[in-house]
Amino acid sequence: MTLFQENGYDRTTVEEIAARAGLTERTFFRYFADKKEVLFGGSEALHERIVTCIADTPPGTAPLDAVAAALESMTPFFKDRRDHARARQSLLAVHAELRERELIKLASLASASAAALRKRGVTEPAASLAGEAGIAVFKVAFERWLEDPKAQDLSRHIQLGLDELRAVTARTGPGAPAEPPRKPAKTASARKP
Amino acid sequence: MTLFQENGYDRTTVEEIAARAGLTERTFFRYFADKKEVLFGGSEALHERIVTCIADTPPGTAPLDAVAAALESMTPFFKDRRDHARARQSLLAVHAELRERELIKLASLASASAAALRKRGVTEPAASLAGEAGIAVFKVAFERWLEDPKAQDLSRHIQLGLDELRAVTARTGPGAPAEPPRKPAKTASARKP
DNA sequence: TGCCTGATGTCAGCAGCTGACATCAAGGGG
DNA sequence: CCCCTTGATGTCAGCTGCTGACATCAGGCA
Repeated sequence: MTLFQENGYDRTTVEEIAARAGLTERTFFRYFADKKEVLFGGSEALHERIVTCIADTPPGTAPLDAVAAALESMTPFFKDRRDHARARQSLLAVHAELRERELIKLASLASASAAALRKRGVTEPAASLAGEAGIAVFKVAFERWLEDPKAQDLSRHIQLGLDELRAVTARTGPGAPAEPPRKPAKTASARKP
Repeated sequence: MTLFQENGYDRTTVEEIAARAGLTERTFFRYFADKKEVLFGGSEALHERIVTCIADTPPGTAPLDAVAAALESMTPFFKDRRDHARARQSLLAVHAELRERELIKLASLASASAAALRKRGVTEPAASLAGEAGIAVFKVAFERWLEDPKAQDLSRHIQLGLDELRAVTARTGPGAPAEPPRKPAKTASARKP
């Protein structure tokens, strides 16, 4: 991170990173598949945590709630890393390749969640959708958490995001109209032939 | 695609691709930012289409419905490309780098959708969530479309996905939600074409 | 002591990608 | 009809990411 912040991501060579760690470029590539991968350490831990967390959710919990609970459980993990997360995020903002990597990690979390749900008896289209929806909430919540001037908890943002998602997906969607108390026709009217 | 299928993605060199097109490697990189990017031509078209489609949705439409309608409108675009899409998908299945690229394209669609919704007066957390949720539905629907032995329309799968998402995000209601009745409401919630 | 194993270093080499410059063809104005 | 501009392409050199093959070295263990 230090090197990246000083010289920029792509003007930092892998050889330099390795040297800073007292190692060789070759050794670097034995620990990290990629130059990008240095920025994603510990993602396996999150992965594992989410899966076990979903598995441990009391039976009868709604799928989306199970995923949300798992995501909330990572709050302490990020608690003291807000500054680091912000630095990381500003790297991602500049370099699309890094965003790509972030996205595939999140997608992997989504499909792991789906698998965990399936193991609980959730049937297929629902499991994947719950996983994806949960991750969508997390993405939005995480960004808002980083920017939040009030510095509210990450879990708080996740809950807010969940509520908002529920509102948005509710059959007759609120939050839409600039015109206040307009009750739009049922969703069927929005369909195009 | 031919080259990729014959020799595999990473055993196909950019020079070979360019040669097959009667050009030079250098010229290739003037048209494509990346080796990966050859597989993602036309994504700007989709992007644009979605945005205008959301903008043209009748006012008062629920945000998620607007996004879904926009996504459904791409059905004819894929209609005759199912085989090609499948070939592409099997490349993606093998090569994570390509999946990364796909994901960032989809994410870009999601944020474009969110922007389009915002322009319609949808407030912020809702807009992003609707965009992400819509794309989530699309991802799942697209995969199911590719595998569907009955070869139903892509738009059909999108509708089913939307319904399923709505069911999954519905507030945890009375009936035990973890496992709904075996042959679920699919038919009951079917839409009028 | 001597062997095995795992971590690291060394080296050579390919492929992706870029900048700088040359070339060439088409078209428009003089 | 010629010349000049412009845009597309080719050529060349070079860096960096990344990999395979092999050497080295240290620690543990028989």
